[in-house]
Amino acid sequence: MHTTLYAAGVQTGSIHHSLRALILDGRYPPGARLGEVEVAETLGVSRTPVREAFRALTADGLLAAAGRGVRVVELSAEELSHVYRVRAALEALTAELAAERQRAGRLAPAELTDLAALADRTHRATVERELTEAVRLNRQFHRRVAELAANPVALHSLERLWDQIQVSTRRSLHAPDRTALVDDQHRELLAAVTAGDPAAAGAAARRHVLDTCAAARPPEKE
Amino acid sequence: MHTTLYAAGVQTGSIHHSLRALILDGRYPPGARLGEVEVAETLGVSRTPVREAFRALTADGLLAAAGRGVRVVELSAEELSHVYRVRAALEALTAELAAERQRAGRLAPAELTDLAALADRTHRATVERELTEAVRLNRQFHRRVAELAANPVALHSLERLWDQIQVSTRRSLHAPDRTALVDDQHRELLAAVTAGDPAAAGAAARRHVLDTCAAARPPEKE
DNA sequence: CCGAAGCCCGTTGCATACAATGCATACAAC
DNA sequence: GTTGTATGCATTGTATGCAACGGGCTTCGG
Repeated sequence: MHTTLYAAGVQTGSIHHSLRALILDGRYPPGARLGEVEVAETLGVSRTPVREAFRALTADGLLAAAGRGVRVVELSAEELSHVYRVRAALEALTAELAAERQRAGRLAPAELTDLAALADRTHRATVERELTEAVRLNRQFHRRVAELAANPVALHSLERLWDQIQVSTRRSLHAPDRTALVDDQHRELLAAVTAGDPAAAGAAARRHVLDTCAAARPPEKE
Repeated sequence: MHTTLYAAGVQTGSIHHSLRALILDGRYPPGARLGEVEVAETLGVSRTPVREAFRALTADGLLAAAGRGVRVVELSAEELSHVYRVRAALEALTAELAAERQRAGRLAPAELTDLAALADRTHRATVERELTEAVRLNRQFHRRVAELAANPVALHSLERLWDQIQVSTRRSLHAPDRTALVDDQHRELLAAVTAGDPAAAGAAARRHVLDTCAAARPPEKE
């Protein structure tokens, strides 16, 4: 059955990615319970690769075991702030490393130009209220910094955290008055990296992330 | 078959843990190729839960996809140093957070006593050349600090990194003259946390981890 | 003797069949 | 009316069968 007449062999990874994309897009919202058969039919495969994807995504922190079966992870405000703290530490690290590499002359000028362009495009998309695109570009800006740090371990850890944050903050997006501040902080980080100043870059990154964390939960009292 | 006459139902997680333990114990050394049937027979289950464990452990960073099938992750010296840098950033964070909590009076005295006892036992085991026990206690000391930070996200990220390091440094253990230095650095960290001094605690943790990284590859030239 | 091509076997990947568990609902007793 | 229990259903967990891919060995040709 399943119309799949054995084109097979190259699914096990793609199921993982497809499902991850579905979750990040909000197609499966936080807290949603995922059934194996349902997902299997949606993706047109059998339950086996779906189960494997569930395990992988659970280890990735996007799904959580919920008694029988799994649900999309749903972080409380407190848990989210824990994620942000770790993210701040890691982005401070990548910013420092990127600045060090710049100071050592190991960054091509084109890489910094790209980063600046990314900051521009992020700002523009935000001003024009293209939310989805703005989120995508913002994440890409941060990812680019991590790539400049040339530390795959840090990059991978950050991808995990960004994923979790993206899932859990989908609905609480963007106090509008933060637009200018965010852009300023991006510029500040960019400038510190360009100047090859690790301490300044790390501090800028940490501050930016922690500000974002504070902004992510305005209606919380505790 | 499989003699398992359906005691079943509670395996899927335990396979993951059993296999992880086997890898951490060095039963499957770095670079070793893992066959599904072989592991399945070893653990007395069918291939299905083993496959799921493979996926989960791959996401955990303990296994790596190798064309067809998986192998135990084998980090180069350079990759290992990337892991150590991230670990240093994260342990600096947890040390800071633990010290902050101490300053805020949120740590019970017993918790610090426990930590001190752990440092003692680690030192003693090292001096007496009980390698396995020393490694275990050392890890527990670091884990305890992370637990005092009360940030589950940081703790989880660190567990991943510790796992990877433990697998990849099994054979290059312990320059003997570092014993005293390690103990000193543990004491220094403990003192800074006890004093409720986040900056000092963070700095001590970072230095300790980076020193350990430097010691982990003495015969490397590049 | 060496190299290349072809075949065979082992192993993985996916699908499906089957067993068991937990939940919900309905019924009965108090 | 409420509570306890039993039964049926839906869904997960596990095992196994089947097809394809790949590596290794053999063999044939140069």
